[in-house]
Parts: sequence; structure tokens; C-alpha cells
Amino acid sequence: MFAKVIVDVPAKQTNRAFDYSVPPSLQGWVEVGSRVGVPFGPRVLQGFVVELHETTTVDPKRLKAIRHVLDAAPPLTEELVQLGHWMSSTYLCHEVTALQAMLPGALKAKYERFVQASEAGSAGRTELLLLLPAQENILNYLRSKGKAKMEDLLDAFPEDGGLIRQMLDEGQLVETQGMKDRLATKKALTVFPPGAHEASEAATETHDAGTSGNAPGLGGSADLLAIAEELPARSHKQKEVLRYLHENPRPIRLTELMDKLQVGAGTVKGLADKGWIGLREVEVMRDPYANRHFEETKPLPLTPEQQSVYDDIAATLDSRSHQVYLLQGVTGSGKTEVYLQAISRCLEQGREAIVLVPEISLTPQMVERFKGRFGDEVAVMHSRLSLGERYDEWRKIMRRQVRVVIGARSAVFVPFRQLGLIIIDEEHESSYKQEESPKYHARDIAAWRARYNGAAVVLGSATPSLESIQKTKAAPGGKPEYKLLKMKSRVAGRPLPPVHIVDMREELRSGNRSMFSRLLHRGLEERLLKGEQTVLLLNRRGYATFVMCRTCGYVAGCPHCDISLTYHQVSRTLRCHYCGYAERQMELCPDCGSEHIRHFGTGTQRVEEELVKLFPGIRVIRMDVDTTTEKGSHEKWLTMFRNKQADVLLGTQMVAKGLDFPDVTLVGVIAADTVLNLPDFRSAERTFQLLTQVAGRAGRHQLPGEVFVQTYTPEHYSVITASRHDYEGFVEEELPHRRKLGYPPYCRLILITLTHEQVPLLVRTAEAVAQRLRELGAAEQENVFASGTGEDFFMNVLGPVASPIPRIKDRYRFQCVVKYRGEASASRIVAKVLDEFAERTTKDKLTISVDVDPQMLM
DNA sequence: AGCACGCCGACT
DNA sequence: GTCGGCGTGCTC
Repeated sequence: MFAKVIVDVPAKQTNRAFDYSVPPSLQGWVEVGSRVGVPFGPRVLQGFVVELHETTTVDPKRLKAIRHVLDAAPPLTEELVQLGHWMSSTYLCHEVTALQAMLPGALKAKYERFVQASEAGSAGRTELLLLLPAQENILNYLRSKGKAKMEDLLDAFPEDGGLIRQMLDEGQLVETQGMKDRLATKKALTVFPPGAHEASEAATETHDAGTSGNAPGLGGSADLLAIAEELPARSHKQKEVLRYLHENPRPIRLTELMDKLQVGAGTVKGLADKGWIGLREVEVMRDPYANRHFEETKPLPLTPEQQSVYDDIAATLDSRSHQVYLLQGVTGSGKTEVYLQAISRCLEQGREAIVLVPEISLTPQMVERFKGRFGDEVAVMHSRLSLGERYDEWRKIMRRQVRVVIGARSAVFVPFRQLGLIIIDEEHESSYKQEESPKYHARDIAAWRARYNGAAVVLGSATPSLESIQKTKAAPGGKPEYKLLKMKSRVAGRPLPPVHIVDMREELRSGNRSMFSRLLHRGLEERLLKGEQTVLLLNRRGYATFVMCRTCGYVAGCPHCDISLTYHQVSRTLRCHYCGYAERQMELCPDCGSEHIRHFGTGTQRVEEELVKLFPGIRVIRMDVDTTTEKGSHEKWLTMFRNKQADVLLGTQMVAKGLDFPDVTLVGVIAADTVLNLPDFRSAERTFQLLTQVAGRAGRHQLPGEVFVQTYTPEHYSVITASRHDYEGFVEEELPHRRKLGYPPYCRLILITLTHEQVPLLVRTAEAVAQRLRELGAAEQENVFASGTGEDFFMNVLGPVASPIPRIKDRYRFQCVVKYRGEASASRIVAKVLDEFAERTTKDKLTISVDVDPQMLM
């Protein structure tokens, strides 16, 4: 038996499957999707089995054998292996990177090398040789430590790297290498009464070539009661333990036993020492929601609108066919209840469901609703869980203990085998696009998996992305790719709150230089008097505080990146968001020596300061990256706000999404249009979406709400249509712009970014790349034309131009944008060009990165 | 990514 | 004349 294995080396030259033989001892353990340890060159690496064959084309003499299988069951399904292959060609990433992205971080291999003084070396002929003092030192160091990590040794003897290599060659030192998962499974001391068998926790067992698994056998069953009788009277605690274990002859966590019987650890350990009971470390599951109670929720009666949407989805589920729905429902139209009932239907069919929500709205409230409906059938996956917690949630899926997963972007990869439904809530959110390699979009992955499994996808949003809405329209000569479902009315029947646009230029003209307009100021005042709450949103993207000299105009910039530094109040430092560079806030302008140097822009910190100044005694909760990094802090602030321990919730985007507080009657947007000025063809769309969403936050319950949107461009259609809650109106305005400029949804984009330390070489290469892309694009165009398939192919290359941030970490950046249409894949052409340039890029230490369907042209 | 093999400058 | 710089190429 032979296996094709993708090895854990994300590099161009190793981005293919390598052949290995499967040794007899591992027959049956190696499957497609197995994670294995394989010898690769001089070391043993992790790899993924992507194919199994009876024969191989590789010369048997060159074949090596798989060393270990790292898991009891393959962590990847056949489906995911195929998906990985598709991802690597679609997103132009290395195949391992794609496969790795599907697994919890805990399963990413950690490689360690150890060095040890060799036994033979110290006893044998080396004693006859003259040892250099440095050699003596190294040997002594290793003898005192026994076995040292290679990196520690090199740290201890930074000068002697060559010598160490030599000693390894001569056999004075021996090297061993290890390959571990990122983390150990959590272990807990567990008490075993005699005869009680260990629960099978095989998920992380390693099966090595050459050794057969040994089952832990447990010995005879001494009568605990009899032992208890013979104990001296003063050992009543020990007797108690024995009696308990006699009555409950199953393994129990030591901590639980101690808790139950109010005995100390020593008592139990004493019994274990005498051999009457077993006490061992056993793997346990972490459950982040262990101590939480979830109120069971019953399905709610559906409104006619909800019912018809549900019926449509249910019909697709029943027929087990593949269909993508775009569910456009205004905020408060009850999309979640539709999701829940569709999932129920899916589960009834014995199939599984994935629910994706933007990271930011994966709030306890959301989790509660799903846990409340489906109880233990739900696993939750998001980045706020620890590595271990996420791993355990994933293992629940592997063991078929859950059938519903709710999670952020990466949950789209969970290894379900009977996938019936994928729901993507707030489908327009940019967080569904991964910004690092593999730069996938969860929406694409969902569509792929749905096609593979004959499953349904529901994309839900009040403000669908233009790409999605476009796909609901009939393509020329075919039926629409997505089916559009609409929910126009709010369940509670409460109207959407009035939205007032405040022209900040007018404010300035009237002499109001504050960041709060008079209307918003009055609104805040009223809320404080009435004891109602306010949400203030600061659209901070591109609006960080920078430091400028008012005398000469000097702006503090990062010495390594072409971007202004951001002022951080807490540490009184200036920091670069791209490379982490930091320096102390300056007192005087370094250019002209003026004292009039201060920070500009409106950070949340400044808004908070201003609020406190204007409304003494006001209680403000500020939520931004600075206050929400700590685990659970998010939840803490929101709970505080819900309990009315604050008057104002002030924050960035994260306060706009999915929050629902009964006493919020005022929503203020400090500066609506900061995003409009970014080099982003989606800026109008983003502005519209954000404003619409935040407007939906006010007055969701009994109290009516109102919304103030402060802006410097009140005439912009994104602001106007958002204030009217008019999605169709926005789309009507925006689409012609996109068409005119040739942007999505009228074409697709590939962003190619090149970086190098020096501009001339960078520009030369970038131009050569663009040139080559144009050549191949033109050739393809001719091909398509000549073949007469009538396919709508088109490809246009823009650039190269300097990137919006022209330098990061001392590397200059240039970019080309490929606009294309049609199935004759432009990504294939890009891949070809990249391949042609591969040699030059490694030689010149130039990097080229590719982003298919970029969110922004940065 | 590592690591080895291989061809040109400053040293015993 | 050698030690060692890192350029080039390979890993089943």
C-alpha cells in the first residue's frame, strides 16, 4: 500500500504530494485524511495523506515509509482533502496551508530538536583526543542537563554553532527530534476503583510503526468494603472514600471526589499508595460553557413571512438538493428563528448543520439561543476560546457528539460527514474573508461544501453584499445562482427608528467645534435625565489618532512603514499598527521645536474624555481593541451595560453588531463618513451597511428610539439611503458606479502585491509581471474568441502602482490588480505567471502575494 | 522551510 | 594552499 502525502513545508517546491509506503504495522491506520509523521530529507515532518494506492510510479528504492499515524481517526474527511486541493488552486496557496486551516490550531505540529552527549563518545576514544575548552564546556553543559533543546544549546554557546555541528558529525553529540502537537490534552487526576475501566479516549493516541497498541488492562477487584472494615477506626475518612467507591464503582475525578466527600487529597492518595484504588492522569474535555445554564427555548410560531421562507428552505432540505439562498431580512425580522427551525428540520433528517456568525457578534446571547434550542448537540467555536477549548469543541465533532456548530469563519471547515445546512448570518461582513493565507472566503467554502454534500446554504443579511444580490438576478441564459428570499416586516411590529442626518460642516459654521453636534448633545442630555441609555459609535477605521505639529505640519510617522503613528493614551506612546514600532510621545516637535504638537483625530479615548468633560459624572463603557483584549472582557462590558451600570456604550464597529439592549433609545454615530475616504471601492457599501446596522440598535423594545448620524458628506447616497433604511435605493445608486468603474459584482478581482527592500528592482519586476499577465490574458481572450464558445471572458490588468501603504516593515510595496470575468480562469493565468517568476523571486528576495477577491485593494 | 553540495575571498 | 561565505537544488 502506498500513500500520497502533503508535507508540512509551505514552499513552492514542496507544494505537491510525495509518495510513501505504508508499513504493514500501519495498514488499516493510514487513511485518506490521516495526519502522519513522515521522514522528509533529514527530518521527520507532519503530513496529510491525500491519496491511497495499491501501486506507485516512484522507484521503490527511493520510497520511504510512513513512521507514525498521529491520530486514532483521520482528522480530515475525504471531502476536506478535496476541498484543500480546490482551495490551493483557487486561492493560490500551498496545499498544506489550506489543510492546516481546517484543523484546530492545537494540531499544528511543533518541531523540536534535542541534543545529548553520546554515551559512546564519553566512554570511548574521545578521551584520547584533546578536547578544546569549548568542547569541554558543551559536554559539561549537556551532561548536567541530560538532554537539551538544540535552541537552548545554541543560546548558551552562540559562538559555537559550527563546533556543535562538527561534534554531531563526529558522534560526540547525538541529536533526536520530536514532533508534538501544540498542546497537551488536559489531564485530570482520576480515581479508579478496582475493576473500573478507563473510558476510551483514543482521539490523540499515536500509532507508531513497529509497535502494536497495548490496551490498559486492569487487575482484580479487591473488595473495598472488606478493606474498609479492616482499617483502624481513626481512618474514618478513608473508610468513607472506600465505601463511596464501593457503591459507585466507576472512575471519578479526584477533585470531584474530594468535593463530594469533603476529604483531602492526601486521604485518597494514601489509599492509592496502598494499591487499593487506582489514581491516574486521564484526559478530560474542557467545556467553556460547563457551568452555564441554558434556558430551554421552544420553537416560536412563525409569522406568515417567516413561514414561507422556512417552507422553501425545508423543501430543499427534504429533497437533499443543493441550493444557495440569500435571505434578505430587515433587522428584527426574526431571521434567527428561521435559522433555528431550519436546523431542527435538518437534524430530523439525521444531517448536520453549521452556523457562521461574524466573530464580533458571537456573543453569549447568540450562543445562548442555540444552546437553549439544541442543548448538548451544539459546539461553539470562536477565537476567544483557548487553544485547548477550541480543540475540545472540535473533538466533540470528531466523535459525533454534536451535530450543530456555531462559530466564526473557520467553523465552515468542521469535519461533519452528513452536512445538510450551512447558515451564514450577516453574510456581507468582511470578517468572513480571511486576511492571511489561505485567503479564503467562508461564503465560497460554504457553497463548495454544499455542492459536495447536496446541502442548503442560507446567507442572511439586512444589507446583502452586492456580489450576493447580483447572484440572485438571472444570469444571461440561465437561472440565478442564488435564490432570493425576503422578510420585510419586523416581528414585534415596532417601526424602524427615525434617523437624523446631522451636517457637521453646518455645526462648524455655527461655531460648534466640539465632536458632538448640538442635536446629539441635547439627545445625550435627555437620556441622562430620563435614565435611558445611549450607544455611541465611532467608525475608527482609518481614523486613528495621529500626532501633528500645528506650527510646521510635521506628522509623526513610522520609520519602517509609510504610515502615521497612532497615539496611545495609556502608555503615552506612539505606535505603528503595522509593525508594532513604538516610541514615547514627544513634547516638542522634532522638526521645528514647537510646543504645539498634539494628537489629532477622534479615537474612542478622546470621545470618552470629551464626554466626561461635557457631562460630569457620566458613566461610560468604552469598548475598543484596548479594552477588550482580555478574555471575557467583551462579555463583562456588555453585561455591565445591560445591567445599566453605565449610561453610554462607546465603541468601534463592535458595538454596532447584533447587540440588543432594551433601554437603549439613542444611537449616535460620531463620524459616519470616515470610511468613505479610504482607497476602497466598497467604501460606500461599508458605510451603508454600518449605518443601517447601527440604526437598527435603537428602540428595539418598548421604548421608541432615535438615531443621529453626524457626517461631513450628508448628501452622499450611502448616508441618505441608510437613513431611510432603503437597501434597494442604495443598490440602485451603487451598481451603476460599480459598472462604470468595472468593479465587483461586474467583474472579479485579484490583487497581486510585490514587496522588496529596494524600489528600482521592485518596480522593474512588478512591470514585468504586469506585462506577462497582459500577454497571457490577451492570448486567453483570443483562445476563447476562436473557440467560439461564446464565453464571456475578459481580463484587464491595472498597474503596477505603489500600494496604498507604500512601505511596511522597511519593505516597499507595489501592486497590480487583475479584473476579470468568465470561467476561463484568471487565477490559472496568475498562477502560471507566478510560477514563471518563482526563480527570480527567491533569487532577489522579492515576495509576491496574491489575494483572490480581496476585500480592499490594500 | 532546512540542509547539503558547490564554487570564489581572507587567513594558518 | 584551506576555511567558509551563501547561491542552487532537493526532499518520496
